[in-house]
Amino acid sequence: MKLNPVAQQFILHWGEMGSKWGVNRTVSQIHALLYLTGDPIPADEITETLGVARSNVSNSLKELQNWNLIHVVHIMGDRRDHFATSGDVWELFRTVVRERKEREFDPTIGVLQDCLTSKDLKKEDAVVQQRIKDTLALMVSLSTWGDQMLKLEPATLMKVMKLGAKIQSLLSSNKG
Amino acid sequence: MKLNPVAQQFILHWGEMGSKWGVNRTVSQIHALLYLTGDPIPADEITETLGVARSNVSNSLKELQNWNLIHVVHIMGDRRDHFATSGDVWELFRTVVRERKEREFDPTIGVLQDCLTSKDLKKEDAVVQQRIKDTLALMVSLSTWGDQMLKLEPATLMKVMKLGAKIQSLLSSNKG
DNA sequence: CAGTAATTTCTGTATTTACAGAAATTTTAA
DNA sequence: TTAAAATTTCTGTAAATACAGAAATTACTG
Repeated sequence: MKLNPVAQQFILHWGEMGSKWGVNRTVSQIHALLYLTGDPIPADEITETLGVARSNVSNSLKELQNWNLIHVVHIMGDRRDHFATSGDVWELFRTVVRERKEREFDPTIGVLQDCLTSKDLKKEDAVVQQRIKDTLALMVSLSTWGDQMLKLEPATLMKVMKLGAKIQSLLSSNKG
Repeated sequence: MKLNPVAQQFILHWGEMGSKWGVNRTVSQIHALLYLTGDPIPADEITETLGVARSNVSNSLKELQNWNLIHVVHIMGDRRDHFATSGDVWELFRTVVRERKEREFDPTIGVLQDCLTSKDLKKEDAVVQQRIKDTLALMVSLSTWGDQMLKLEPATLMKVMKLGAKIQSLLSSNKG
């Protein structure tokens, strides 16, 4: 597959962006490629389009499947696996948020809870104790809120965001 | 400084957490240390408490200052710089969000805009064009919303989050 | 304006991560 | 049930990153 310059720019940038957020560059690039073209693509074609090793593509595709970001598609008369991702950018966004929350956020909440219930947390560490509590409270708030937001339909979520800071004015009339 | 086991656990976990999100481990650990103890600490003491090289601490402290997460404090009768961070976990959270948005999010929006205005974006790439548009729209929405949320007082932001999905019911009565 | 404390920058090494290519395995179709 | 295709796993290398220790610089004190 020949990529036009714009597609290239998008894919390369996405790869760099991924790196800054702890996602492997090739993984990001492959996902960008699948998202951008929309067509299910076999591994070989990804390999030559991005110019990386076949094994690298294989591992990255597995990683993307573990993240629930891509799925296998079969094409009639072609025995190769083809890979595709959702064309709904909101769905993709929500998937990434959900996965990262489960893998990285929730376990941290667990650690903080362990910290607070630990017998080692003596009375002499009042500041330490308080700050761990505060941190836990923040993360629990974010987690709960995140779960609720993830349940909303993309369209509803959009409306919520559009409402933005105007929500402030609604707050005064909402007790609780 | 001798760290009790709980503080150690917190700091070590924070370091690992940072790594997964693209933040250097030592940088995360130093910030966790400063946050947890609450006292301004000189570089030397950070060095021996965490068991890393002095130069590493120096560079990490500079990095944390670039992120507006720590500041220098002077102690009477001591010529060394002492370093401290906010004890308000919400303020810290907001700082991180603001910085990452500016450094990584906003530039991506710029790239996407470049993509869309590029002459290379021929008419034959209808899907590519549409998907870049969708991506840009999502990121602009998030960016605008983020700016608004960052303007709110921590206490207000808390209320907004507590409201959570109940905001849905308020939406129907809010036209726009 | 020495002399020392404090800090930063530089340089090389170690560790980690990413990745290519080979080998092995699995799958598919005749 | 065998040959080819497709895919994965393994192994070693390359690249990137993190980091220690030395050297250089800056800031402070008498």
